[in-house]
Order: sequence, then C-alpha cells, then structure tokens
Amino acid sequence: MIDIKLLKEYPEMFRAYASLRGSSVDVDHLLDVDAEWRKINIIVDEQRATMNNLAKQKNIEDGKKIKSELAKNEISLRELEEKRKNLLDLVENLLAPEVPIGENDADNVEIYNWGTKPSFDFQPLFHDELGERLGILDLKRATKMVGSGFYYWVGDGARLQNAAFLFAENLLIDRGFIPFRTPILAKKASLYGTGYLPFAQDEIYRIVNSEISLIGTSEQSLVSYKMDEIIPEDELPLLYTASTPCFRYEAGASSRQTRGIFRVHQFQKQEQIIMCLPEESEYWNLFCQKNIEDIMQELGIPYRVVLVCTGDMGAPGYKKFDTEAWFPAFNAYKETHSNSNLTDYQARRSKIRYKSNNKNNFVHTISSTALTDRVVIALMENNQTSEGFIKIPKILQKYMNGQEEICPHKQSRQIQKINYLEMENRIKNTNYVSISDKYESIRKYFLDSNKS
RNA sequence: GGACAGAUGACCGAGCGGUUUAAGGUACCGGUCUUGAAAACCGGCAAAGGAGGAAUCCUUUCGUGAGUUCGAAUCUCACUCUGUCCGCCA
Repeated sequence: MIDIKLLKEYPEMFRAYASLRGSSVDVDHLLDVDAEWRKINIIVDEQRATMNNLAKQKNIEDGKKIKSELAKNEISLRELEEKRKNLLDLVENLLAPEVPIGENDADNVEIYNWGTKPSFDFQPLFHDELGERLGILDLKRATKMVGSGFYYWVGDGARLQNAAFLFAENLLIDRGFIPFRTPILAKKASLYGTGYLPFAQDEIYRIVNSEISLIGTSEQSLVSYKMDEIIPEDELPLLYTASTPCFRYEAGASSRQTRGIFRVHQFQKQEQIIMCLPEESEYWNLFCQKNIEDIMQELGIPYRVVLVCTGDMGAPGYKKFDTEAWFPAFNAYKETHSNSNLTDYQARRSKIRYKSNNKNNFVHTISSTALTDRVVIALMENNQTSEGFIKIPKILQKYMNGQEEICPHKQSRQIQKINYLEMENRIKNTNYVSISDKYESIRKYFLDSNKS
C-alpha cells in the first residue's frame, strides 16, 4: 500500500508510474472518492461529537433525534471507506529512479555477468533428460500421481537437492540470518499484507471449505511473522531465511509450455527476508544480491544479473534484480532468482512498524530468493559429463558423504540387516491376552498356514 | 470433538453501564544528580484517521462482527483465537 498523502501531493508522478508499469490504476477516480470520503468523514465526526456531548449531559430527547441521522451517514461513510480502500489497494509501489523503462522481461537490462559458459564436445542434455536417465528426477510418475507440473527428486537427486539447500542455508546463517521452518498455509490477511492479494489472485491454491491457502513463497509466512507489530529500533534489521515448498497455480501455464521443471505447481525455495530501516533498504537489497552471487559462484554456475524494467516489476516492487543462470542445453540464461526492494509497501499493508524516538514508522522489506530447484537443475546441466553423469561441486560434497559424481552405479543399494528374532521376541516375551488366545478359529488358521 | 477459563496500549496488568479523559507497573524518550555510569527523583509516552498556518481541536479503536442504550472495555448474540483438562493422534 502506498501513502495516500503522497498520491495527493504528486498525482502526476503516480499517473506516470501507472503508465510505465502498464497498469490500469485510475489515480483521478481514487482522488475523487477520497475527497468525497473526507467530506462525509467530517460530517460524521461532527455528529458523533454532538452525540457524545448529549450523552454526557444525559440529554435523552435530543440524543434520540440525532441518532437515526447519524446512523444513515455512518453507512455511506463505511461504503466510501471500503471503495477508497479497494482503489488504494490497487495502486502499485513507487519505482526507483534507476529502473529501466520497458514493457516486459525482454527489456530488462543486463548489468553484470560471471563465469565461463562450459563448452562441451558433445550435445548437452536438458536437465529433465539427464535426470530421467540417471533416475534422479522423475516427472512422468509425478504426473501420474498428482498431475502435470510436479516432479519427484529420487535417490542421489534428493541428496543433491538437499545438499544444495543445506549449503545455502548455512551460508546465510553464517551471514547473520535466522533460519525458520514456517507453516506453508496462510490466511487471506497474510497474502493481502504481502501484496499477493488482490494482485496474484489467480496464482493461489485455496483449500476447499476453508479460508486458508497454500503459500506461493515463504515471503508470505516470513513477512507476516511480524504482522501488526511495532519493533524496537535496535532490533532492526531482521534477517530471516526459510526453506519451504512453494505452490503456484500457474493458471494458463499450459499455453506457455516450457520443458522440464521450469514452470511447476510446487517447488522448493530458500528465501531471504530482511526488515530494516527505510534509509538502509538499498544496502540490504545489495546485501541479498551478494549472497545470491556467492552461492552461484561457490556452485560454479555461470550467471548474469539484470535490472528488471518497469513493465516486468510486480506491484509491490520498487527495484528488482533478477539473477539468471546459464542453461547450456537451452543455450540461454534463465531466471533463477529475484531480489526486490519493496520499501514500505508490504509494511503498510501488514502494519509492521518500528519505534524510533517515540515515533512509529514503517519498516522496509527486502524479499529475495537464495536458492530454488531451478538452481539445482542449472547445476545439473552445467556439470554434466559426456557419459551423462553429473559432477558434484566441491562445496556440496561434504553434504553427500564425500560423493563426487552422480552416475547410475553409485546408486547401488546396501540394505542393512536387522536381528529379526530379537525384535520379534519383544512381542513374544510380553504377557497379555491376544486375539489368538481368545479365539480358537484364529489360532487354528495361523497354525495351519504355518504348516504348509 | 467435549468441558471450563480467557483475549485491554511496545510489554505486563486493573477496570465489569455515565468522574476511564483506560489506573498501576515495565520498557522507551527528555531532565536533575554524577568525573562517567547505575540507582533515585521529576517530566513525557497507546494506536489510527480527520480539520487547521499553528497552538490546538474532533473522531475511531479494549480479539472480530452484529445488537441493546441518550451513553458500552463493561450487558446480549455470533464468530475467531489462546490457555487448562478430557478424547483422538504423527
């Protein structure tokens, strides 16, 4: 939510923002409704003051007279209030002055790239082919089990994915983040507070017969952790991180078919959330960017960073960096991270304030990816060998018992043996009346079947 | 799922139809004292909105929503959440 006072002061700025973002927000209509609301508000406030005075004087007669008139005005006030709020909710955040002008992701501007794209003397495989051949990523059975847009990580795939997330989380903890495991369901108020309602309405999985939904990102559960709170200034900044599944409805996604697990209904994401002083949000935005890039560099994945343009920015976004990993089979950079400064947009909606010199003010929030399954598949594509194996980056090996490579034979199983008799004797050595003690026919059936 | 208790400002907590204009405490901010700090003492301090150049004034909010009343933190109803006990359970 934006500050309506700002909108009243700089309406032409907000008109410009709306057109740059390609949004249909009607600034003038909002200003009209606001003026009307204020007019009624003054009348109602005056009538309430009169009422209060009459009540104090115990003037029952006159109190009764005003009561019905006040009630009528209060209804129109409430209607206008709701209309005003609904319009205000649709106004997007301000934009940073350095945001590039553009219509869509094609107009985002590359500002940095790192790493050498691997050159293969063979045709590199797509992550889904590679995963399917090694038996570590299974889309077919997931489709059978739940439908398209889902996948299983299997065996070394599950280990590799887990290793990557452990590595990323540990890196963030070392840099001051508090790790969380959050609920993956959230109320409407949490989705509204983080700016996902009403904007991303069609992206949300609702739970039938309930008011709660699956989260689309742990940004929703982490920012809402401090909803309605006033934070002492010396507790800022708050650095939170969580790894959770994320659920996206992806309405109409089938028309934008992409192969593999790029566009799916459920994926794992390690998120960075920072709540900070307004004057520090630019710093923490870049702090998160540094973490992203260090993670990518440690994993050895070539990437580039783009500054997201006006038309590609979400409603709460003030400034956004996308990080795109190199995917050799696609022969393209593809988005794996997004890192946004949301300024006070979420804080206003979620009522997250801090107290400084006995004054309350809204915090700024930074919301940034640290790692997702998309990074793991980038790693697979970049680290493939001519045999169709996958080299495991040094930094992840310690999370996989020193394993250096994923190849079919490495997945041979060693199933541990137990002392079955010892375990079974626990039952035999306990004194109690069992069903076979009580029912002759049951005892007889099991005795007979043991003989044959 | 059942029974009982409860929800009050950043936090704790009193109030149970009109002196609540929400007591008191903690925290926080300012001051006195002090070499400095602590302690003590004095003062300030709930949140949100509106009017005004300003001083200031007005309104709303005691979990949420509705109701009774000239007047509700206080009474009634519904709902939500929390605690305790019982039941079920990974």
